[in-house]
Amino acid sequence: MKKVKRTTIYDIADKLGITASSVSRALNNSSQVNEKTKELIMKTADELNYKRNILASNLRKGQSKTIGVVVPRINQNFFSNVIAGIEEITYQKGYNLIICQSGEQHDKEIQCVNTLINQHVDCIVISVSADSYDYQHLQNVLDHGIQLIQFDRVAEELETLKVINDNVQASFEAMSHLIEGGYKRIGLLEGPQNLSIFKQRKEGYLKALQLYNIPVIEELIVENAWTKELGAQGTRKLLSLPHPPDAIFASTSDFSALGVLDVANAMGIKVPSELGICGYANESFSEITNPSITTIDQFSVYMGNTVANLFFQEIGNTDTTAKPKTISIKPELIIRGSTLKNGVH
Amino acid sequence: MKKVKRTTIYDIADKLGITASSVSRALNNSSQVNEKTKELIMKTADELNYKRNILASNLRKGQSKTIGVVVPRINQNFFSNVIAGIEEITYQKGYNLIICQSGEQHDKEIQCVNTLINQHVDCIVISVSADSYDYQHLQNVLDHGIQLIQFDRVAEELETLKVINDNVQASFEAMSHLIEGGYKRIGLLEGPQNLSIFKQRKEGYLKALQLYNIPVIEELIVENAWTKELGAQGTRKLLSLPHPPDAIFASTSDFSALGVLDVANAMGIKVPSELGICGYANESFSEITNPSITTIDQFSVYMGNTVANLFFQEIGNTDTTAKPKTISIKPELIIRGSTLKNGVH
DNA sequence: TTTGAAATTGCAATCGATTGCGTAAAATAT
DNA sequence: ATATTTTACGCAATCGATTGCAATTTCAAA
Repeated sequence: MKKVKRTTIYDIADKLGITASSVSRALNNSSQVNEKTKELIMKTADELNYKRNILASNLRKGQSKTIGVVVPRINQNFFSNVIAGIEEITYQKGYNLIICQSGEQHDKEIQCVNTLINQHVDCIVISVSADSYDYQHLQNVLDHGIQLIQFDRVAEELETLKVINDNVQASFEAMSHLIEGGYKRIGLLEGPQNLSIFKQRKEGYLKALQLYNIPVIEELIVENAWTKELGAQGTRKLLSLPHPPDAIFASTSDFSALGVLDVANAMGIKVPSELGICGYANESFSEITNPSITTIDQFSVYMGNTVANLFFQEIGNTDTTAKPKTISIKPELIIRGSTLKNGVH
Repeated sequence: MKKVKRTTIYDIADKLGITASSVSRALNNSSQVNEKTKELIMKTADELNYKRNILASNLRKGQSKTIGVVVPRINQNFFSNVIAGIEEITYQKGYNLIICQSGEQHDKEIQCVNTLINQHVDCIVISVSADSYDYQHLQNVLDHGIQLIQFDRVAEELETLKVINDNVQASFEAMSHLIEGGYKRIGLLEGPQNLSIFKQRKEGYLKALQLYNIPVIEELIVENAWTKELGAQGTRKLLSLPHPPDAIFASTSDFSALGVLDVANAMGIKVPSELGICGYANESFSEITNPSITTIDQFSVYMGNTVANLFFQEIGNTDTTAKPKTISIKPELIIRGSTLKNGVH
């Protein structure tokens, strides 16, 4: 790679026998510079293949026009969709995105956040990792005067902008659908309860049981079943109970639901007639399993859009007394074959 | 958002009654500064919650420690995996990733590339969009002395670093598998031939036919069938031929293969006994269809790792006479139910 | 105690773009 | 033709960190 000296505004200025100030102003389309010289400068800039050095510009202006995003994994459907949604909006506004993955590890999450603070990003967007136990690093972001937006998996105690799904409601609707469909004994595969989203989904589960006057049976609730394997494992446990459930709500993910389906198939248990299954997240595969899996769509790309729009909205907001907003997106229950006990739709 | 004055090396220097030079050196762990003062500086930096301003640092050093990535879509399995793979490596080295999506549009791709040049990124990693017709913008990257690495979908005529899959070989193996499994009349769903990857996959198809002395039948080859819908459409056409194929190689993607499967199911054609199906890309769903779909794994995360490692390897390379490297990753055929005509494995 | 080398620290320029302030030139008014 | 207002441009400081070179201090050897 040959080292190339890149052209600066000084090069342009020298060539035209003027000052860098004028060049800068011209390039920023300031009204302070004569139209004719402006054209001349533009033309020369083009000829010399000039590209503004954003580092210098941003240093001077004290901004970075950059947004940092921290997610557990980039290559997880939900997150890559949210990122795509953020990028759509930020790109138009000339903002850049720096992406980091925490790998679900608290330590790496802290590192990522610190890196982004170092970068002087204008905003940090984060969905916290599963094993996060404290939020000092997020407080730190605020202390640096950097905008912080949490989405989906949020630390509720922190007063920041938030974009979330209404997990309680979605979970409640899924359960109502199961109950009204004729399922009477519904098991729950739940996720790590330190994450509020999983707590809320459990809340919806309990709320539905209560409303329909169904007793809560502790042994039907399996903790920490949020991968395909753990879902399968939990299902085996549930189905070998003396009095097994006739439906399982895999509240953690469709992957978990897939584990349920696998085990049911392996044990010769018919879905949906003998066992109903409901997942969460509307992963692309949930549509093509056999039977297809009832699940909950989170509008992930839209969620990303919302996050970005929220940032741009707040950017001009100087009202320091305003309470940080929380935007809640209502997820949608997608009813499919795996919960149609009586074949109806 | 309150405006916070961030602490700089001058604040630290003032507090300790020394110069910013020493502070800078201490923070960079230079041997030029006394151990005791170094400790003192570190401590004070910590107390004042100092975070280095990377903008200033990079401006001075003439680098950005940033890599730009341009892909058609972030939220597409293959690409998000590659990005995850790149991030894994770059993160460790203290490099940041700026992500852009071209949305498969040539114009937006050009915009993205220019944005990244403006950002003075140290390297641009790109997989070109499907409707790219010329590569002036990529040449432009090289002219700016910025390292350019192409992956997967590459413009072959450009002399840059490349990381690709051996598509010909993979395609050839898939075809060999089909032929040896007893399929005799194999259709091809092909992608846009302006992308070399699709050209290569067709090449592998033709090579296999030739080797096994099977005539090439033009009507069995369907152009531009690279989504689920287009795949389904192509399949309908193929299966309604007077003499339809007994296997279809959806060389574009598993999505396309899924379209094939759907149509076959709808028409009551049994897979794999009456119709063999082979996809491409090993999407997660290909494992859970019924039957599961034989496909080709591209080792996408590993591909990302390779791209990043290649960059760091080249970074120190001052040999200007060296030809740009091309690294080819051998994909793997994953044999599943959809091609097991005789039930064997 | 003197001398010289080594270890520390300071000075000042630099990276490239932006911007407040001042001044010369041009345009308008008197 | 002179006074006054605009317009256009230059000067120089600034953003924060880095670094070559000079200056000072420290310490050991003579």
